[in-house]
Amino acid sequence: MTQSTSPDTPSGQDALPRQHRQYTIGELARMFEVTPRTIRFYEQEGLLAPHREGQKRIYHEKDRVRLKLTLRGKRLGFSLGEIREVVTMYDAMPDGNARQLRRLLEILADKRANLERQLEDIRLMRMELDDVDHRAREVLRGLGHEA
Amino acid sequence: MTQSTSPDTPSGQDALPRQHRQYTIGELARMFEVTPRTIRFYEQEGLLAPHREGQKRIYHEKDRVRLKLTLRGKRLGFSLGEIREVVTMYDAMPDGNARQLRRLLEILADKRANLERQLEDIRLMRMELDDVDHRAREVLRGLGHEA
DNA sequence: CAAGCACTTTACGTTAACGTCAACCTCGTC
DNA sequence: GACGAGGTTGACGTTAACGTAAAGTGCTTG
Repeated sequence: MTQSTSPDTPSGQDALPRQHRQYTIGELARMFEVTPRTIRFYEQEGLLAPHREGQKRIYHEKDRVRLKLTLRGKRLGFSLGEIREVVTMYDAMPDGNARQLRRLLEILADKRANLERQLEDIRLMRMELDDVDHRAREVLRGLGHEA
Repeated sequence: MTQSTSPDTPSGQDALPRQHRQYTIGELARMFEVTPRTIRFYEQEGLLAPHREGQKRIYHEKDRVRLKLTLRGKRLGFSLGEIREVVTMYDAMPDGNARQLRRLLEILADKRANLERQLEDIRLMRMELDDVDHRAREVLRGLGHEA
């Protein structure tokens, strides 16, 4: 509801270079419509690692992207553990050894297979929703004509 | 692993008219690779209502389909409550009143919107997986050439 | 008839992903 | 200097979706 700073499109308001923009935990929370508690929890689970300014957490562009990816993964039904596997390996990639990289490729293939099945599931469920929808409308029409 | 009776394709083994085929809880469980406990739980949550033969649960085609839909819904991240809302209303449709039907249409629209967003999420995540995949392969190539 | 298997109910245990306090700092400002 | 709006760390509570163990029923097979 309170869409202050769009999480994906440039703000347009204050033409900040975006790369160097910083965020407080509350800002991020409002952007993505989650609570600060959720963001702290993700940090505790090893998904985020913001800088500190004294005691306060400071989030940069990288952190925001990571949060975005995390939430997207969640919407697709991945667990935080699964998401962490990918994003942390992604960050450790440049100096990752071969075994780690192969493991990463395995995980990726796995996720992809998962996505493909979801696509099929969506297709099927769409058809069924259409079906139920049609029937419901017909019954409604029937009700309209009688009585 | 123990694929005895395919849940979606006709068995082909015993040319049963399928419409009248019956299932025990264990059969269904093996078919869909869930535990009997899960199936009983779904019943307790109002998603299934098998007949009884004495004490034992007997499942028919309708029940099997309902279980299939339920599991598909779950794979798409719907809660059992949400799934129940749709399937029970679907069954109660013929004699449902107008207000119920409109409510059902609302729910359907809602689910559909959800699915559309998931489609977009899948598209985006696919691209990101591709990206990570490419980078990982490149790094692997690099490792192969040195040392 | 004993053993084994598949089913049953009851009930407590578990995990993930947060929610919800409480109690405390630390600013800007009225 | 009181105060309100943000932030912080614990620590305990909650919900969904089952898992798991105990104790009993009923068939059929050696």
